[in-house]
Amino acid sequence: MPELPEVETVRRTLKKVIVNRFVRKARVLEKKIIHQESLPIKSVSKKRIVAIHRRAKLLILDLSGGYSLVIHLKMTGQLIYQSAFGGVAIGGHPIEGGAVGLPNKFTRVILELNKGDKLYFNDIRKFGYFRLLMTHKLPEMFNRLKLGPEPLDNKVTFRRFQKMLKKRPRSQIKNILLDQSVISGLGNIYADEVNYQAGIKPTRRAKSLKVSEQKKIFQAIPDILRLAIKKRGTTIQDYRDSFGQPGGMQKYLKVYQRTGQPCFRCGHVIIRKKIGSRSAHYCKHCQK
DNA sequence: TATATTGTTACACC
DNA sequence: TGGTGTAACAATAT
Repeated sequence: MPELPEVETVRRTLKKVIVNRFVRKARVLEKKIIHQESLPIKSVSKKRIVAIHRRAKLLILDLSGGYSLVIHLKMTGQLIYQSAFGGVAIGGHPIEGGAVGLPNKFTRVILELNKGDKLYFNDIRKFGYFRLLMTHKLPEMFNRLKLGPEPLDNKVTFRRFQKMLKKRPRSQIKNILLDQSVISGLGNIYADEVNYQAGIKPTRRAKSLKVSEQKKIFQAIPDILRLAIKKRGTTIQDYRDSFGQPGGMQKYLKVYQRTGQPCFRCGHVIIRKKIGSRSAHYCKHCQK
């Protein structure tokens, strides 16, 4: 499930191979992947990929001519790069099992690059999207999506975080962490991990948090996200980086999807509870 | 075949 | 009014 660290990993792996490349054309195999408000996708033809950015869970390919291609992977999207000479390569070394077998039945869009290289967008659920727009319209789009500040930009000050908590005193902390307008980029996995590291129950109401507890949560957010990026993201089922490789963060998860297993800290069983129709995982003993 | 899955949004309620 | 929680929705695998 691509959250901020997974999208960032895709960005980093993709950056090495597609920046300064030319797009020959986009081949759309599933029309609904192209966002309703997208400019005609054929406009990507003959454009150069100038840069690749990330904003929250969005990937943004800046193209020549003032265009930007915005890609959201949602739950099951993948962006896999394949070089023309077969497999996938980093520094000339093919990776075993890289982009083998592509396209497959889940391939929705193929970006054909020059020299015969390809970028495959695969998505089992078809929830992801491509949206082409003019680069100068990006800020407007971010606004409309109500994206809060980036948690790793040092722009989210503790003051600001406190303000957000004050604004919704009765909300459970987990719901606040998942709210993209508060801090953008956290999803279900890392919201649970943040609460565990902070030692806070996901059900705690914002106004019940002592300042010391607020600080623990505030610090855990970048801590967890940085670790996850370092481990190249979490692969539960579908997530792959753009070389087709799974992430390594799942080995370091303390609570997510560990229902019924012992807490690493105290040995009590990790429990699962629905919060806002999402499953939250936590240790009843360690998290107060 | 019913269920679980999650990011996002719509909506009902207090 | 606006904060809050819940459900619906997308589509598929199991």
